[in-house]
Amino acid sequence: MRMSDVAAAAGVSTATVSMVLSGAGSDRISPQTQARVREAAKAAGYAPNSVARSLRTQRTRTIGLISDTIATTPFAGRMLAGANDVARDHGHLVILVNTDDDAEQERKAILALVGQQVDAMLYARMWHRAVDAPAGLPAGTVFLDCRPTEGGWPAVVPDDRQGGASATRELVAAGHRRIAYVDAPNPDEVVASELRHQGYLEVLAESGITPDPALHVRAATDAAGGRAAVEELLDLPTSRRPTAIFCFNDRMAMGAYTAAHRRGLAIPDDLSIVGYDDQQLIASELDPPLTTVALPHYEMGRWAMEVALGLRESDRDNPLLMNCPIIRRDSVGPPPITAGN
Amino acid sequence: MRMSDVAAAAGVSTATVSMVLSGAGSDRISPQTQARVREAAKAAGYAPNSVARSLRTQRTRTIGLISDTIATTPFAGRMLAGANDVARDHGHLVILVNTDDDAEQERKAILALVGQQVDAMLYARMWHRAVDAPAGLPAGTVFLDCRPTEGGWPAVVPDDRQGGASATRELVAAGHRRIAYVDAPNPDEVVASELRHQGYLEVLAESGITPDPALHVRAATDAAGGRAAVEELLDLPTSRRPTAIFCFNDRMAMGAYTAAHRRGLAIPDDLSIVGYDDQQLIASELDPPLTTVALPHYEMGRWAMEVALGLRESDRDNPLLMNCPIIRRDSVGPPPITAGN
DNA sequence: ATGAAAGCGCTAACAG
DNA sequence: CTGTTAGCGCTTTCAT
Repeated sequence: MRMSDVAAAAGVSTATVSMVLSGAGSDRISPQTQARVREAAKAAGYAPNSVARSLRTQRTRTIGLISDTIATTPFAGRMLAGANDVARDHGHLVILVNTDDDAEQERKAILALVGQQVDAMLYARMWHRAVDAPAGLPAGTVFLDCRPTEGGWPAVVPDDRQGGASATRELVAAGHRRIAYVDAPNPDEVVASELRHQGYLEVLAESGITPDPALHVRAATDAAGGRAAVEELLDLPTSRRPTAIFCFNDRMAMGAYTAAHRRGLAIPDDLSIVGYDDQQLIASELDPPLTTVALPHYEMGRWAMEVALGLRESDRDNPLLMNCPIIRRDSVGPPPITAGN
Repeated sequence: MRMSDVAAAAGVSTATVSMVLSGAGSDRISPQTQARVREAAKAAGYAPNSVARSLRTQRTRTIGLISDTIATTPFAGRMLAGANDVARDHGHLVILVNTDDDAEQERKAILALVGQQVDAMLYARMWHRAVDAPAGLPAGTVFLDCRPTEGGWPAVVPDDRQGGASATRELVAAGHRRIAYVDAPNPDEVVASELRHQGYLEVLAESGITPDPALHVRAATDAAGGRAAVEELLDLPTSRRPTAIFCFNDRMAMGAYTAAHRRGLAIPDDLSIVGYDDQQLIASELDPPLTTVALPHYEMGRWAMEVALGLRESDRDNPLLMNCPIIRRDSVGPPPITAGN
């Protein structure tokens, strides 16, 4: 079923069919002819061959999306969804490639996507971090949830400093002054860790609270890590014990809940907790539901695709910092009156 | 940078370049010429244009994947990963389209993918269910995590009956006889609900346990639903109260934990719990880690892609039932001795 | 208002 | 062993 078949059926040339169906220049074709063509096309169930069209027009209406482990984390989906929604609304398809964080696979993926003549490319990582731009990336490739070490590329990352500040401010506003930060283990790899810490310190400073180094602890970023870290914190003498805890992520917060329960501490009456990530199926399902900071994955995905499609300008030397909104639920309250502050 | 450029640089025809680079018929080309061509190609940084190649060969080495909400659920990723891995290993790219479960979007997606001349198509749903095959799907489309109401299509779904049986058997084996099934609300929409229930009843029957209707309850499939249902169950008079609970999913199991803790019941000492889904970031992070039944998403994704690529035969009238393995963690133990059974 | 014709970049017979 | 040639199905001037 080719265009020439439709043309024959309608008794016109392929040029006419092309103009009618693509809409371009269809104002030059008489209404009667247009109707005839459309009818013939519909009757034949004709669908244009985009490969042929792409070869001719040099545009595929296709966007390549390279990611390290998009499929593995629940977050991934939101970024993908944002990118996909924008692409769809503008008549583009996305070709997704997963590299499993393997350099060789990444190289091949870039080659394959370039060979496919994708109109633009998105380079996504699942965790906010700095990356060296891989060789062969087409100019204009948009970095998603990672910042290229050298400038010159559009990029979008979460504003983790602001997020850390928001979380801490939420606790300060509730009246807390002994606020712990249960951090991720390795600040080098995890950009987010350092930035959130900065936000935390900033708010303490602006609130006239002297940071207590004992309240900044590091642990594995899972529930077990969070639990262990919080148990240590709760072992501190009463005067130094925190009344509120800001956790690097929701899984650690989940562990914090367990630690509190083991001590018979009620949340938020005895201990306030704020998480990070607003991880679906965790944050809202905890008891009580967790106040946390959301990572704007969907929005970042949208933004990146908008830039890729040329719908939006970008600063190629400074990654866009996307706001991380605080999601208020029920794990924050005033400090217990027994706490001597 | 086209093939003719490479040909000119190497002093040969495009036919020769094509043969050398594609490997096909390269045994007819002298080693010297081959070397010259490869060198010229590498020097020029030549990458073949797959659009032109596809137009000529009528194969795009591209697979369309339509899904309702692949991006939204954490499960999705695993299916995608399985499909993607197989595609990659066989030199294919996957074009992903999300329809948000909207019929109109679905129609357009199918059209777009067909227009792109994808070599094969996967039709995925995020929850195991029966679906009417949408119009326009190319013959041979593989159904993933859903079964077409009319036969004639290859399909793969989780073996939920076996999963329900495995969960129940795990509890029976631990010595329980009063085993509740905390089910999803609507058996019509959720195929899995009915199948797991069947598996549950089967194992009770084969174990000589008379099902107590009071122990089969339904609730919303989130933590709040699970918690409410389990609280009711625990309100039963001691003689009828369950010593073990099989939950429709891990989120409900999370609610079951909360209900148990509220009563001061320890898991698994006072109450055993089995979930379903093996949901990352929940099942393993609960305290104690949850024994649950895993949904074989990754395997289903692989299987579907293998069938799509013609690497594997399939029965087009009976969906493949993929095994749901039980994942043993620490939420199952023998019934408490105080229980009068 | 419509048609003819020239490719887009590649592959695959078929010649030589 | 290598080159010539004829398209794949579409879009787009340029004629008419």
